Amino acid sequence: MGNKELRISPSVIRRLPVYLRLVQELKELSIATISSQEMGDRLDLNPAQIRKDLASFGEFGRKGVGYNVAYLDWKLRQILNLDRQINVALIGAGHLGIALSNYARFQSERIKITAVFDRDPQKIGQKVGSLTVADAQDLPLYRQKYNLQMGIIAVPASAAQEVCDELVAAGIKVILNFAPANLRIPKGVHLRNTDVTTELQALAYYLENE
Amino acid sequence: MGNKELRISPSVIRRLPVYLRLVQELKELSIATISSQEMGDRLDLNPAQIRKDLASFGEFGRKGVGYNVAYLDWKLRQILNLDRQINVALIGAGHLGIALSNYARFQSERIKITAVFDRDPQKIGQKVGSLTVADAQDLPLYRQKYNLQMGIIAVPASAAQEVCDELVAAGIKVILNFAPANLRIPKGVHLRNTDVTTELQALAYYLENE
DNA sequence: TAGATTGTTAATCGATTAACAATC
DNA sequence: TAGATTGTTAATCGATTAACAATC
Repeated sequence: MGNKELRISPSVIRRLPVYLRLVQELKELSIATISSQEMGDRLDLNPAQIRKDLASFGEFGRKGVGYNVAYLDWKLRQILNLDRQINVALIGAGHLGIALSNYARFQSERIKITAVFDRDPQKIGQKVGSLTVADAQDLPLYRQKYNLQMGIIAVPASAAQEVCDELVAAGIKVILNFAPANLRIPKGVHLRNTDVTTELQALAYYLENE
Repeated sequence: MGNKELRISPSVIRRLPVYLRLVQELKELSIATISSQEMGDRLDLNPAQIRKDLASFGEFGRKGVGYNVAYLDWKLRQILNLDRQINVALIGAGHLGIALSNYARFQSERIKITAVFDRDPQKIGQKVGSLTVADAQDLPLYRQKYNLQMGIIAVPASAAQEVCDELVAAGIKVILNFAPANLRIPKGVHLRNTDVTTELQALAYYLENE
């Protein structure tokens, strides 16, 4: 691509996969064209926001007509780097790790968990789907060999910072963390946290308190 | 509690569990008092934001001193309704569901997965940890019997809307959805989506594109 | 007391939404 | 063409941060 346009805000980026998902549904319904109005209706978003989000990546709607679904699909994948395979390192072969490797595999073919690591000698050598659990120490080796570009941390909170540091040291700059821990990362690394406990605790606020 | 204070914004609510997590760590370190400055350092947040967040729930810092860790712990739990047991219905006994029931159980004792449901006759009757998978049809029954207050949707996207409707029909108003689907909910229901695929796709944007 | 830190107001920053000219 | 819908500017709304008086 080359010129990364004027720093797009994370809020915008996080909506793009949602648009992409809708586009898949539209394709299945053989809908060829869609307006921001209709997209907004389906996603419960403001149409102006959708237009603005998309327009940050160039003009690709047709005035009076709307967006071409096939092109939108192509464009969104291009923006999100989903036009090529992305190799993911999964660290942690516990219940969560195994579920993730199953789950993620199904969903999106271009993002592939290519290697699974653990530190527990009991787990190293075991099979997780078609992958063999490797020693977390060998991360840098695998990093190169398999061109690992993303990391998923699925270890207990107590080990998360160490694993994170190892990922960064191995040159992985994009990390999804499932451990309930406040991880420290250097500049230039992208970290996203997603933790069930935190989500549930926040949701608990909305319970009717009798 | 009674008077829910002047509508607190979701951004504030979502930070509270993070504060709570820090407070647990402080307790383990036998730290009795902490300033917003120190909290901000540890969490990489602006101290003013932390003070403002906490102040929305009353004055409980001491000027010139900071916050009492034990009281902060108590107060945060009270705000988040974590001062009593919360019974959670888990719908979907696949890999993800099983991982969640294992995972969540560990983390936080007051939020308990109390019942697991599925629609697949193969799965109904099977054990998930100490729980027996029930028929999703019987949700309303269990809802009453076990005072289920929250729902977790861990079914495939194709079934998610139906399950969501069933949860709502059974009177469950707080839902955490793991399926990659844009669910429709009526007013008064709180839904939070957390979907690995969406997260990974958004993160993919930040890969260096060579 | 003097130093530290809260609670809160005001200032800033960023994100969402409304409005509309351009144009398909 | 007339109606529809984009792309974009301006207006609004909300969230974050700075600053500081109050006070422990």
